[in-house]
Amino acid sequence: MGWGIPKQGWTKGSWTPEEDRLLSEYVKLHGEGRWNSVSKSTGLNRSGKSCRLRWVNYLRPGLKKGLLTPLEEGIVVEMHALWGNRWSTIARYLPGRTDNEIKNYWRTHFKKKGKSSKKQDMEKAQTLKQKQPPKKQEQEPHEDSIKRETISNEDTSGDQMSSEVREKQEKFVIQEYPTLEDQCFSVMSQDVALWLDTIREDDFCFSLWNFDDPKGNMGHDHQPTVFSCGVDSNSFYNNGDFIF
DNA sequence: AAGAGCTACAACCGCTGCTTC
DNA sequence: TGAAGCAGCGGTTGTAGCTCT
Repeated sequence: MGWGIPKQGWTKGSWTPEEDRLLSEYVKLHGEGRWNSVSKSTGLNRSGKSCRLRWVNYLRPGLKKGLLTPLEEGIVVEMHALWGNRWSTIARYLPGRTDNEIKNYWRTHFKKKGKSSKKQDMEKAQTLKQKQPPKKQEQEPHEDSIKRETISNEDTSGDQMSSEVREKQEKFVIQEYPTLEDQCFSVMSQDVALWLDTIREDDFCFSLWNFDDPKGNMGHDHQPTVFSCGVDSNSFYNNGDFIF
């Protein structure tokens, strides 16, 4: 299969700083893509596949390093409940994070959650709450909580929501948030910490939004079609515009 | 102090879908 | 139209560093 001539003796294992430099220079000159040309152009003894992976997961500018923030974690949890193990799709909602990183994070942090004590989860949720600034929604019960309540009563024990539940959500979204702006704000302004608290108690039965399309349609090739969004430390942004 | 166990992360592998010829 | 190559994805493995006993 592809990725260049199946040459014996491709270098494997950890990348050296020199290899990183060569790859970075190649991408600067030629842009991303044509990964199989890297070895020819630079003399790097790495397969195109390996080069792509190294660039995407480690060298690409704008990548964030370190642990996911609580808000990012919240996004990951919700997106995973929505998309399942489609890590690349989930990664699109977290600028600066890679699918590999999210996948690893999920495995090490969430897979083990089943083993962790409830007390630890409660403590964490409490910590998160303290970090959150007060939100509009807390002043009066918002429809979001009603929606969450409604949907959490549904049988969503699997990783994926049933079509019936999704349909209910779609109707709710369209009814309560007639404009895209409203829909965006409604999604982004949920108190993630409170929500995390809730979902942990529900043993990962989540209520979810489809970020791609308020009408529930998947974008072409599952790409976000309406807006892209993400978290950065303690803020949300939408298409690069700060929301709150 | 040292070995065992655990965690986090980087990297590899195999598969699939798309594009090109 | 089918074969070959390319690009990307998700699962899995290897390993360095940290913690625990």
